[in-house]
Amino acid sequence: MKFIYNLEKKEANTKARLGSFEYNKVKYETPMFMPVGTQATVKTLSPEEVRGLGSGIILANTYHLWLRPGEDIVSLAGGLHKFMNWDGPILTDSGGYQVFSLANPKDISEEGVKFKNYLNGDNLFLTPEKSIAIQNKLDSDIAMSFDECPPASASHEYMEKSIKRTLRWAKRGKDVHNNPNQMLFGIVQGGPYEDLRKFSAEETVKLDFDGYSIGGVANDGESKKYMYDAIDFSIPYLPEDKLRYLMGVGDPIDLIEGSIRGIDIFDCVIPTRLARHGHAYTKYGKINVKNAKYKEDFSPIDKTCDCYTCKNYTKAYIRHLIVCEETFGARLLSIHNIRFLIKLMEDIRESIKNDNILELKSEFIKNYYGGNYEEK
RNA sequence: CCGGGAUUGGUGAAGUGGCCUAACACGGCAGAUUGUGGCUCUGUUAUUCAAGGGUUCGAAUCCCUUAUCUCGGC
Repeated sequence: MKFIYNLEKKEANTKARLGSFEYNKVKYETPMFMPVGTQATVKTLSPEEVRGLGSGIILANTYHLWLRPGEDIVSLAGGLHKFMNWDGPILTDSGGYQVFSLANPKDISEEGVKFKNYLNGDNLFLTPEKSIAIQNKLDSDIAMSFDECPPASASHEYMEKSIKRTLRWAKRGKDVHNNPNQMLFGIVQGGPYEDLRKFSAEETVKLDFDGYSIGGVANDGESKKYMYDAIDFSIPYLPEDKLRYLMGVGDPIDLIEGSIRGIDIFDCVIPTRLARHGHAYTKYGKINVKNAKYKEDFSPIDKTCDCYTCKNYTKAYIRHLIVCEETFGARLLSIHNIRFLIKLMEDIRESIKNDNILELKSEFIKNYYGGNYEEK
């Protein structure tokens, strides 16, 4: 269902902003971090657990649900919320990222994008109209426009061509969007180019979406500067009364830097992917729990963490689970890593209320990087 | 006791005189991972071939001794 974003407060020293919205009689605050549940599940976790971590919106993926089980089945189930037993807000990504990750440039045409079904090799064709139709049926609360997500290495010339086509796709998607309970967000692209970001942002806003996102900053090993520039070049042209969503981010420091620049929503697969590979965030930096030095370490991952994992399990035990490829290990680390990011967002919101987000940032850097962080 | 076969890293093993400072795989150690392919990727891991001696310009590869394992005979 739709909800209204309220801008509550601007931080005194930065562009950071505190906001909120009400959904299903529950109040949610921004900036927030969305856990990713590509295939209608946050990998290894139950909805109750995801909720318990303090999650707000969660993200699901149009492309994956289109292939399996198919939008008709989700629709038959009564929509994505009922299907996956999640009563909070859901945002669906449009499949635009898969244009980057699963298709070649030559497969992209004005009409849409040719894909190979990664499951069975079938030829697939996704268009803006198709993406929106699928999302309408999935019945998520926020649908994303179908965009091209060009690689960071794209030239100014290609990028300009690409953002103009993405704008035409955005318009086509908006024209066919017909779920009255669903919002639709536009996506700003333009790589690291100031003129293109400005153009993309202004033109996207003219199409009048329910919210706006900044894309193309976290898919190709872009530098921090690339990402921060992309945000800085886009934000000034986005309306204050709409949500701003930075797609695919991310890294704890990026959540802080993004918030400082005026971002309201983030999403990222990294906490759960790192968890599956045995890595964990801590106040004093990221650790690899598989490291031999934790064999006999019977202390929690992070003494300062309030999550279920840290309150009940030791590094030695989790290491054992990860080494043995027991799914419970991935579960415990997913719980911890998501909680770590959500707690960070809670701290960020608190710092916006107190007008001291820059202090939070320097304190975080001091602890997390131990003085080895270079601002680029 | 006699005769035959064997012995290469943590594991399975390739290699039968020079391209062996020893293939490949697994494991180990470490790193990567940003709108999720639970896939994966990248480093690294035996200067040494059971031990010792010999032949040779050159030996994991040939010879001898010892040790251990194994098969057959008494």
